[in-house]
Order: sequence, then C-alpha cells, then structure tokens
Amino acid sequence: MAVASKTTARTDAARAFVDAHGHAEAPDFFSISDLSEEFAITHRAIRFYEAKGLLSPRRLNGARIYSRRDRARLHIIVRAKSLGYSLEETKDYLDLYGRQGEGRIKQLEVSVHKSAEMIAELEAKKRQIDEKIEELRLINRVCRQKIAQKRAKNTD
Amino acid sequence: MAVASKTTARTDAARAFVDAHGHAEAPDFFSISDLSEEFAITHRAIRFYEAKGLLSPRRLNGARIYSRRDRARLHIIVRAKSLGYSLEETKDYLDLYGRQGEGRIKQLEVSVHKSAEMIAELEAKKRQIDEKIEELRLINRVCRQKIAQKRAKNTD
DNA sequence: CATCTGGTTTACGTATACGTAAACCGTGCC
DNA sequence: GGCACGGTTTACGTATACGTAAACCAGATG
Repeated sequence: MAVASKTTARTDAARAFVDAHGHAEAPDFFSISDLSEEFAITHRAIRFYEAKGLLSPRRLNGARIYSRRDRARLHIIVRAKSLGYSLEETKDYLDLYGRQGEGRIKQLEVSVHKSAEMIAELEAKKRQIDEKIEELRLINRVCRQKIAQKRAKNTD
Repeated sequence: MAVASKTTARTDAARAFVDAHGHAEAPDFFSISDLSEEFAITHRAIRFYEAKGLLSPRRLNGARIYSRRDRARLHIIVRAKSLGYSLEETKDYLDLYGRQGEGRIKQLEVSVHKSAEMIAELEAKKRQIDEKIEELRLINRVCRQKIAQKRAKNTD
C-alpha cells in the first residue's frame, strides 16, 4: 500500500504546486488539510465558508489551493467565530479587510468609519468580559474563604 | 377602552404582588415584560431560557414573578450570549454562580478550579479581541493615509 | 357583558453552522 | 491493474436559539 509521507499528502498536481512555492519554513500555499489541521476545524467547515463567500481559493485540477492571504482570512474567521460573531458579520469584516486601502475617497471614508465603529464595539466587548471576570474572581474568593472556614472548624 | 397605565401592565395578581414589594426606585420583583424591556429581548426568549433550565422564577396564578436574583441571572445570560457563549455553557456558568459558597469542601474546590479556568479562558478571549482591534487600527490608519495621499494628488 | 390587555401553553417553522454519508475522480505505488 | 489516499460534489440530517401563530385565561374597563 502507498505509505503516505509524514507531511500531509495532497492531490498530486496541487501538491506539486504547493511544494514548488515556499521553502519549508515559510510556505506560500496550503492545502485544505493543512489549514484544517492548523486551525482545528473540518474540511467541511472550510468549504462551507467558501460557499458562503468568505473564502475563494484558486483551484488546480479541482483541488483548492490556499494562499497566505486566504489563510489570514480563515484565521480571522476562526477568531471571529470564537468571539461570537456570525459568518454574516465576519463577511462584512472581511470585505473591509480585503479592500485595505483600495477604492475611491468615498469608499475609504466609509472604511475609516466602519473600522472605528468595530473598534468601539470590541472595546465594549472587552468591558463585558471584564465584568464577567470580576464576577468569577468574586466567586473564586468566596469559595476559597468558605473552604478555609470549613477547614478551620473541621466541619468538612 | 382600557387605558394602559404608563408602567407595564401585568396579570393582576402578579401586579399586586410586584407592586407590594419594592418601592419605586428599587423594585424587588419583576414581570416578564419588565425584564424583556430592560434587556431588549422577547418574552419568548426568556421563557425559552427557563425551559432550558437557566431560570426558574416563582409563579403566581400562573404568571411568572422574577426576583432580583432571577434578574441578575438573566443579565448574565444576555451578556454571555453577546460574548458568543451557548446557553449550555452559560448554564454551567450559572450553576457555579448559583451555589456561591455552598456545598462541601470537595464541591467548593471544584468551583475554585472551574472559576479559575473560566477566568483564563476569558483572558484569552480578551487577547483575541486585542488582536482584532490591532488589525482594525491598521486598516483605519492605512485608509486615512490613502485618503491623505489622494487628497494631495487630487486624483479623487 | 363584551372587550382589551398581558399573560399562558402548545406546536410548528426558520436561520445558522455545520456533520455525515454516498459516490466520484486523479495520482502514486506495488 | 487495482487499491489506497486525498480531494471533490451533492444531498440530507442535526443542534442551537429562538420566531410566529393559535387558542386560551384572568382581571380591568367602559
């Protein structure tokens, strides 16, 4: 049987392509398996994001080839998800991220405005997290006090 | 027709109860409408949280009466949701929050551990937010630079 | 008494975000 | 040649978190 090489195997042409570019330490292209491993998500999820218009990797013989930029976008998607953003919201974000500095003045001004808005929203989220952390610190403290009390009185 | 009083109307007995306790500034009890308004969510959502075991208000004549503690729990639910936590996860959190300092030493130690874990997780989330904020600041900066350049060259 | 208001339950529908299974294709290795 | 391997599409299923509609009840009001 074919002994799969240690490195992730790929559809042949795709593999050739990926290997051709990028030298060991800093690859320029990635397979779907590379990315699904790196970000601990399934192939299915990655294809789903593409179907929803959040990614659009080039194809080679049908197989998907992801550039560094695609990978960066996926990274953003994964992070945004863990922060509770929907794919729809993340898509808006990526639109901003994608056209970094392109377009006419009007568009650029919109981008400046939107990015400022998003920053404000994230700051608010940070404050909410701080509130939760405070609650948890209180719980932590109270529990430890109770433990100390019980230990002292030996009331188990 | 019945002119609804300015304050939220309630099923009668419930209203009497709610009004009996708490004096204007600091009510002790709340109707489902009070809370749905305060947190900008629907009655349906609140009942749903109850069905999932995250709330358990007392009843009066069938109508739900929420205590300050119930309200605090709902507040936590709403915040957790906006931070991307599922109701299941939030339920675990509320279990911790509910038994603040009760139980035997073993349980208390578990609580200490879990709260510490949750704090660590939230700190990680904060770092992710900081990363996103950094990205956005960059976008913001780049866009403003481009605007300045275009303005200077007057190339629209 | 009829209606209105605010509450209740039950049931079915819907959007999001995938999971899972089936069936296919192209290349490399024995 | 054949099979394993990694990839592909298509289709249907599932979990979460509610929305919506229908039908009911209990007091308050005119």
